[in-house]
Amino acid sequence: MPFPASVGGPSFDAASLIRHFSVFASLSEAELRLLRGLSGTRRHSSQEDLCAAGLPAPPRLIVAGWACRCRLLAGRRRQILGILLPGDFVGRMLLPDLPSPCAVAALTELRTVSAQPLADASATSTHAGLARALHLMAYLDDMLLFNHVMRLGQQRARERVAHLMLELHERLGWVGLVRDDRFAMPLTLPVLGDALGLSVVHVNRTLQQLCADGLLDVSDGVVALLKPERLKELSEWTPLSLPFRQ
Amino acid sequence: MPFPASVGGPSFDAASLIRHFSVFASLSEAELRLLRGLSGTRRHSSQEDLCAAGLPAPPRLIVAGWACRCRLLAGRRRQILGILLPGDFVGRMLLPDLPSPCAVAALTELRTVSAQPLADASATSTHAGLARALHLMAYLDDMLLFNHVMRLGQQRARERVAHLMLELHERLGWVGLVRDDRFAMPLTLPVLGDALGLSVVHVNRTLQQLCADGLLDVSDGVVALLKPERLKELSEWTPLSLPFRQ
DNA sequence: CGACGAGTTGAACTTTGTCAAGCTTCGTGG
DNA sequence: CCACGAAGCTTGACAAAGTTCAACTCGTCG
Repeated sequence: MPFPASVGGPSFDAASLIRHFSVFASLSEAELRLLRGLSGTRRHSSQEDLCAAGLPAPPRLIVAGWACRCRLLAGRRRQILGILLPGDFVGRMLLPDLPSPCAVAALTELRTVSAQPLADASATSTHAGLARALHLMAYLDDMLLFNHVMRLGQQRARERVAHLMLELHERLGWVGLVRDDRFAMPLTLPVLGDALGLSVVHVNRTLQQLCADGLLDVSDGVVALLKPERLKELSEWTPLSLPFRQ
Repeated sequence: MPFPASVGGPSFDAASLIRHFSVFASLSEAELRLLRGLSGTRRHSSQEDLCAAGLPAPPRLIVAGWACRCRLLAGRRRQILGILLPGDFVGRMLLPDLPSPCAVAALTELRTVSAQPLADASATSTHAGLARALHLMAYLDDMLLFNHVMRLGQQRARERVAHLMLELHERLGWVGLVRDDRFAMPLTLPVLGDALGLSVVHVNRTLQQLCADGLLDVSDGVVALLKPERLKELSEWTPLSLPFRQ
């Protein structure tokens, strides 16, 4: 059940980007132009640090590939604090001048664009929709952190894995990277272990168990949720579906 | 080693409140007046729900007592997502209209005041210092969540407990509730268990161990850090000391 | 070719949870 | 005033979950 280092998965175009933002707020024509006009593309290799803890995080938007926020500990251990997908920002957009409380690292090859124009525009009062979208994305970040804490504090390995897969499923769905409950999942076992607070060995066994039970299928870096309802039940999943689009 | 239900600990006056905010930003005279003028005091009994998940959280400031954000799960389990101390807000101050992604419950008897004037003022552009303080307090919330994730994901019982005590120590210090590395700690073992993702039995054993080792002393609802340096070392503590006061 | 990183597997070991019982304190109602 | 129940704390014995260690495989990349 290998997870080959993928090349960042299917790409992500302006239309998807706009659809993504539209989940959060309705944008004016000027704001849509701003989104379409994002540029300053940069490529990052897998494992590359996008930001060190303590330095201000560059305001960039991920266009392709996966990254993570993480905290490094003694003895080359690390805790992954959150997984960043296409459509997510590397740094906080509100107060971008602050030192980042954590490191950000690429988990796959990555493509990002500069989000500086968005940070600038949202600070002016003429882009209310954009500002609201950014606020809501920060709020979503908190919900994801709450999910993460809940998984680590209350769930066993089996439920943790199931819950994380459902979360990725929902988030990737927002940006059009899911088809028939299947999505590219470039995370290696060590990475999953660091995210879920489990040893590599145990993540391996747990995933195999879920596959053997016919709930999940993992092959070639693609995850298929075979019995989504059963997975939701066993992991007490609650949708992230938000009070958005107000 | 009992933790008697305390009465919320020593109170917290306008001077402490101002000192607390001043950790985050320098405030104008008008903003200080705003803080001093906060009113609409309300008392809450222990266990009382201050906010249900999914409803907008009332913008209130805790003046005395402890509360928590928590997520309820099947089988009367719950995960405590964060502990709220005097000086903390019940709801998010930025975008207070959003449904709260979690419940908020009093852990002790509680006294709060309405923070509506602060929410209103920070929305206008004439109170930059206040707005900055609120943003930084939201940023601090994130750092606390990161700490929490790190504890749950990477640390064993002993380190988790030590790390949490150090965190409470630092935060309570900001609001003047620490003297000689000692502070009132009204959390019961069940509450600590829900926060740390451990069973009551194991929290008990772990605390006893730390006490037996002379690192900690707990009696009568008061925690004393006997060897703070040793505790910091063993739990890989990093101070929350912030890039604040810019 | 060799090193490395990832995945896999079994076995021993550790940490933590569960169960069960007994204790104290405290508040309530007879 | 006492009896009672509810919550919290404590302890021991046992079971379950997860970690660590070690060995082996397989690709990939230099």
